[in-house]
Amino acid sequence: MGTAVGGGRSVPRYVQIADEIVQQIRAGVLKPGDMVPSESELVDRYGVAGGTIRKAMVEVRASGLVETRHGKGSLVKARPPVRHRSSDRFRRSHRKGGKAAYLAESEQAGATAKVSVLFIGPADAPGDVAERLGVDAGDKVLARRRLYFRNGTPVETATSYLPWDVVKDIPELFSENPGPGGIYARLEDDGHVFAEFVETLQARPASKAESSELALSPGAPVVHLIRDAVTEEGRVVEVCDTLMAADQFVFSYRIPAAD
Amino acid sequence: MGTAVGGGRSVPRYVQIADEIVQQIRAGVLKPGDMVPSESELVDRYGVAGGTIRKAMVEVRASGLVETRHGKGSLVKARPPVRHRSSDRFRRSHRKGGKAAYLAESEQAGATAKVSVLFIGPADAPGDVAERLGVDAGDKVLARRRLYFRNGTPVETATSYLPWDVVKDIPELFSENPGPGGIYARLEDDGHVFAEFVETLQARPASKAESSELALSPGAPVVHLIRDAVTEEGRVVEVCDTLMAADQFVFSYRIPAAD
DNA sequence: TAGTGGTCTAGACCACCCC
DNA sequence: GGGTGGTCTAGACCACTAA
Repeated sequence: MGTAVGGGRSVPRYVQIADEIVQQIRAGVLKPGDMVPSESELVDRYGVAGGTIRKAMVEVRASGLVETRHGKGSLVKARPPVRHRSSDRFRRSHRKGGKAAYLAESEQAGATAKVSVLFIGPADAPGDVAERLGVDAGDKVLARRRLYFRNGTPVETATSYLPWDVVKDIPELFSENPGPGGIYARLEDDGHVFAEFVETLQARPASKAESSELALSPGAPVVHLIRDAVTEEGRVVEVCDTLMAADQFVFSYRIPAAD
Repeated sequence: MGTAVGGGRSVPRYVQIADEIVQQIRAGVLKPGDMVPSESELVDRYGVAGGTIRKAMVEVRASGLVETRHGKGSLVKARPPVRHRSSDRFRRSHRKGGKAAYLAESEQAGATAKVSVLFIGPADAPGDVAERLGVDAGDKVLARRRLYFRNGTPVETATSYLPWDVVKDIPELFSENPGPGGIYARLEDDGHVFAEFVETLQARPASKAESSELALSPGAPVVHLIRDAVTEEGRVVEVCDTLMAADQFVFSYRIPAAD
């Protein structure tokens, strides 16, 4: 049983240890791809109890520099170049180039990107989505749900909702690959000219289900982004509901200095 | 010493307990303002060891529904109405109304707002800020650091950096209250007409220091926002570095559908 | 099968808060 | 002083992973 030295120090031992490990990573003593010493080895090295090392490793994980897997150990992550998600990516000139926004951005960053389509088909509009689309809750809409990978790991899930009367005559929207420029190009081909996009973001800790879908440590932050695509007639013809691993993205927006 | 029942259950006991407590809050059994039962009481109620309750409470805190203070206990938080931080708040017409952006938004939301100025004065430009301002790292700039409160709790720290040659002839910028419309109005009065603002956001877990400054549970997500204020001459005359409690804000941006 | 992380116990001491 | 949360111990058992 513990002789309990007590927690009297101003800065707790487990924080000190966590900081030391994080510093070793930042300083390059532990390089990406290296394994962090096992917990029992750290117990010996620091001369503390297992629980203390355990708490320290929780802190280290929270720094996002390390990935822990159960029977294996903790791996120093290759600092993934974050994807810069700029508001400029909706420019028509990017679409005319034939690429969807995500592909252009990924190539720019020199990363391997993959999209896996999880579902395309009719669905009942969820309440908040229906409100944004200006239809009744439960009305039939087209849902397009997909999972984005980056360098092999899932980083983002996205579901687009489109009113049925908008999509029913555009067969490409029911296809996994809607063609050059993506679904926005098809919508503009069909006469739905966009005036603006409105993005709403909120960051919060991932739920258990979300953290497993995005392969995150439980409680790691995610960004919930909802985008309304508004046409020149003022109609919202698409709502895109997106969940992203927060450590994988930087968002940037240009705001004109309007009167 | 423990007879160690072991952690064999598929869903750990501490998660079960945490979920139960969270459900009690969501269902209104525990109302805002109530105290969560003390840890020792929970130990008796659930018949588990203190450490298990402790881990459960860490989970509960991560939900953001509860605020724990050392010698007191855990208080069920009044679900604060989030502040909607819209990109429209930089419109000149809002400034002409005489109010700074944050005040207008807070009043709109019916919340009490307070700003505490922590520092105004010359400072050496940090590297990344210097780069954005187009000056050398370490050059003298004006720093304005402030802490924003909402209903009595700190929700945001912000530091503005302005090049010295821009501010040296605008005495109001050295004052705690720069007058109607805030510092942007003073800058435009002085001939620095804004063309656009560029905001860059990233969400991540709070560090220990940050979580104490913003009265957050350690590891709760924060949003790091950096804004460049760009004039019509293309010069960045202000960089504002902001750290926000993620659960207190929703961000929204309008993106014109440009060519 | 050996090693690793994950869960749990029972008990100690400390620091903070309020009466 | 009595209660509350925060840190720490020493040891047990379990689940996952890889040789």
